[in-house]
Amino acid sequence: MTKSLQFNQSVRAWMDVFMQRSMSGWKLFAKSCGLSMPQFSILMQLHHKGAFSMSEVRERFEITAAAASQLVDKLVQNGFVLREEDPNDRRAKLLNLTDKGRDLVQRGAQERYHWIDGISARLSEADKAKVSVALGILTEAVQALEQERDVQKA
Amino acid sequence: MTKSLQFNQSVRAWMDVFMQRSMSGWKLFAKSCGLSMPQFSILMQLHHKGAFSMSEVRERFEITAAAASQLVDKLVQNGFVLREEDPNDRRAKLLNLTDKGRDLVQRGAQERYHWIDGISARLSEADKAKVSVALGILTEAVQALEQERDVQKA
DNA sequence: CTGTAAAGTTAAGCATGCTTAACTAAAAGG
DNA sequence: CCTTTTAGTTAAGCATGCTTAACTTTACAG
Repeated sequence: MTKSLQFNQSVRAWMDVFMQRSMSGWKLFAKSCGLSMPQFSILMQLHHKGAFSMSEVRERFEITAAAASQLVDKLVQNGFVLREEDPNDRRAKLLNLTDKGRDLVQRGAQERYHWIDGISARLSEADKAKVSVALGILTEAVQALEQERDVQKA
Repeated sequence: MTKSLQFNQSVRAWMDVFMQRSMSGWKLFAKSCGLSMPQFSILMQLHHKGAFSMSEVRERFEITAAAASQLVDKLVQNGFVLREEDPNDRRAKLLNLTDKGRDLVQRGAQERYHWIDGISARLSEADKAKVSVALGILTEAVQALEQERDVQKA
């Protein structure tokens, strides 16, 4: 009971602190690449979840098909994304990162990860070990949760 | 050495998973309140760091004074923020959340925190305890880091 | 007291993201 | 086949966020 409360408070505190820091970092990096946040988010999704269709862009970002089409257009024009016909359904398109796109996402990640080094520097080895274990637990739980949700959808 | 590597990997994995989930949640909530992301971010900052001036908006969001003025305008017009003269410097303005603004931020937090409950439900008490401790460590480290950075700036 | 710097505001103009509406082309169902 | 759905695009129009430039008011330094 009290453990759950403590758990919730810890996670919330961390979320608050983390979001502040991370969001602005994201945005600055995207801007420095000449990309808007929505555009960059699509690249991120492609990197994490692999190729997908326009329809999925529409669903994941909760925008109209028209908006999705226009967003992706810019990414294609700038050479970050490939838009190819789906061999199984000639109406559909499959989106994929180009090498240029993949490289950009990875550089973005690198930069954002920088501040981790700052944190790392001020923790003892013992603390780092504890944090590693804990975040592993959390990450697994979230992924399990997401899978479950995806299954429910289908 | 190997501990540090493990630490970095854990944090990165968690960041990736967490960001995906959290960002879109944010945006949807803001939209449901009729607020844009930049507008909502200002409310968040006011909630977390207390009252501040237009200049600080400019600095924190890296936008021009003009843009800051216009953004805050809308928040004031919608009754989320108070813009009062700074008693110590009649040129400056002090921004503050109204009750309505404070309420909105808190409701937003509540909603976003919901998915924590989902995670909580699938962890053992022992795991929750570990996570609590670890996130406490992390949060402290980040806050210390930010304070240091603020001091360097000044 | 006077000139300069600092804090904010306002207006004009541009880029972006988004929407609706009208369209093309391919799939699916009868 | 022929109709209806589904996937996607294009165009017109609106809201937003942002910038630069011109301005007001207050603080501060000589």
